[in-house]
Amino acid sequence: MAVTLGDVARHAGVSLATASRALNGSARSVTEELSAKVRASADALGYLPNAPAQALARSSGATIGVLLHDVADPYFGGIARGVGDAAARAGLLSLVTSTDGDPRRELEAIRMLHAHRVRAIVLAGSAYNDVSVIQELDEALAAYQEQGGRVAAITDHGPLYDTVEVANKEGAAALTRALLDLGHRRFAVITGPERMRVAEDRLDGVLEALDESGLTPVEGMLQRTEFTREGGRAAMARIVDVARESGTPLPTAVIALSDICAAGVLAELRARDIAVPEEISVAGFDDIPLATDLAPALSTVRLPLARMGEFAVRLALREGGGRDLADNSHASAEVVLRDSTAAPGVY
Amino acid sequence: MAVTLGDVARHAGVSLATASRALNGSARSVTEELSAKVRASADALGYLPNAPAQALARSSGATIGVLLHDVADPYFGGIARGVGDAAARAGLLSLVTSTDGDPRRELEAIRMLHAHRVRAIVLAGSAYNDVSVIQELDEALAAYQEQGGRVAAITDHGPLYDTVEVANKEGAAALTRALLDLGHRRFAVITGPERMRVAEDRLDGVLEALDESGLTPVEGMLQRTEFTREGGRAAMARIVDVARESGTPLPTAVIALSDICAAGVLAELRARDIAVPEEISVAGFDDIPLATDLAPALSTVRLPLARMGEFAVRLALREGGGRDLADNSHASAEVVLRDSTAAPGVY
DNA sequence: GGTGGGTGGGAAAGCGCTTGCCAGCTCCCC
DNA sequence: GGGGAGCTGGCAAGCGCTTTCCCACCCACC
Repeated sequence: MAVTLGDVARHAGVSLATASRALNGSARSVTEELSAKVRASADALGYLPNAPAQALARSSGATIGVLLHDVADPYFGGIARGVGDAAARAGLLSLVTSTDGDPRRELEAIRMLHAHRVRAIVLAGSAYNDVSVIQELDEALAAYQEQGGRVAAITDHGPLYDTVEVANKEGAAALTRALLDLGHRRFAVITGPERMRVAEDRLDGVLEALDESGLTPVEGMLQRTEFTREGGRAAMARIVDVARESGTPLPTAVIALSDICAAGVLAELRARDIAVPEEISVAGFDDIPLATDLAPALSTVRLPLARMGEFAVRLALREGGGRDLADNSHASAEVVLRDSTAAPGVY
Repeated sequence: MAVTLGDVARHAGVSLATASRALNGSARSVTEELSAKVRASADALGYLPNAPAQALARSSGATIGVLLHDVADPYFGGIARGVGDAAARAGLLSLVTSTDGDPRRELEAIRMLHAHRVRAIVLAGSAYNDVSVIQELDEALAAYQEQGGRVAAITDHGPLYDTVEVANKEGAAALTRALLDLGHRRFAVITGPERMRVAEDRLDGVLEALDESGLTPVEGMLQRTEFTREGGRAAMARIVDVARESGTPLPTAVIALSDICAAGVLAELRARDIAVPEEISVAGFDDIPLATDLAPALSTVRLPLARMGEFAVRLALREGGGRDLADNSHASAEVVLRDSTAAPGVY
């Protein structure tokens, strides 16, 4: 029913082999004359290669897999876009799987991507700190790699994979220092679940910077939650409640380690009539597109989301594939101060 | 190198055919005894089916393609998420292509998805009003359908495809009426490019509702722009400039037919020190997750983005595949009034 | 006890493509 | 002018799976 390479070959009066080489072949060359004839036949017939067949014959598909928590989340959406663009540039399509960070679904997703013989898997935020599954994940990925698959991680997922190093820790530290410079001394920090490596890295950065100034977050001023709006809102509520119950003053600065979280924080503070930044400064992380449109415009740390995705693909697809650590890409993080932060007590 | 079905068959002491039937086969049955043996061997060996090979043999892949403008855009991200979830439930993976609404890239994407023999293509916002390419797109999709492909569209893309009917027009009309009810009479409307069907539908709804009240947008008060933040900002700037130059009063209500656009509108108004909603009410469309966190919280029309994606998949995958119009799904739109709108002149 | 029908296993023919290998040709150099 | 060297075409063997036949077998029934 569909037009096959065979049809094209017959129409052009050449062999199947020649047709194949003319249209996709790389190693061997075909005279321009024949090649042109084949190409002409191909589009006269409206030939469309059969990707699965090619994948089978070459034993490597024309796709790239992306593993992430949720495409609808701006952070991951940005990465997915970058991966998709880079893939398209390489003539590949991208397979996107949203796992909500559920380890079992991640494992499942890796297996499916492997089954589809994707050329590379990009890991963007997986449950890589969850010891209960990390081994299974590693095994699944190892099996994939053994069969020629490439995997690139965005943010550290261990030394086994090429990784796009994201300056999460540095960025968080810089952000914290910026707040310290403004004069803040009472901090609250809202981070993500322990199983998320990114969250841990960012938290480390914050703690380190605080430590440099001889500070440690007081009991209750360090909250762990999911990186969601609701998570941020609830965490902020807890922070205020803890402070009020214990009679301690509110923090003057709240650092939410994800912009989405920070949006929840802002919402909660608004609901409680606590002025930002007058009473409390709030900062996020990621600089998602709408960060600047929040009320007030959110101070945050800018990450080049799409480029991170592109880097990952480039890393995974690069020639040779020798895992040369020097090749790891770096994504820098830049502090962006907007209206949600100010010096404490200036009002 | 990889474990093949043949290996499993040998290990289980059965034929290739039996192994295939035990693991995936449908038509023919295999005795439970053998079947169990095969399954045991399969996971003893860590067998992972080769999807491309299966796709080739069955001449239909285990993937679904999604065509959209930009995964990083919250509107499309939500849809992509829904498609991905529904696909996963059906044991499929989803191939996502961001085309930025460029007709040529859409055509290219359709061809690639076809080449990959995706089981269905979900059209979410394509250049379907652009006559210069609509024919080519239709041809490409027709070719795909002829070979057994299914296509489902989110929002009307013509009668040739199953479609998830989105109440764009009705929602826009309802939103407009809500503003009329508040007392607004001077409107400005910011819509998307003509080639976008959604934009046209929404605009129709607005105009129809205005017409019911005997209103028509004045010259310059109807702006067309891309559905982006910057597009919205620029359009709002033009609206203010036009009004000032012509000495007409500013509109009391601005309807931006996409939330992202509305974010730009709010930013521009803020920059010009025009108070929302005191001086101008602003409304968006889509109810993207962060709409409620904008400043002020955005009034908008809620669309069940993820469910729209799921519907599309269900439509495309349903049994038989008879294109029964009665089967078309409907996605309702609900007006959500928040702080960005108020009665005119109450301040 | 013979025959017809039903059932489950296996051999083998593809699915559409890539690619290793061989054959034929041209070209060049001694 | 003869003989490699170097190209370019074509043949055919897969890639890993599904599926059509065919066959062996078992049961039931006359």
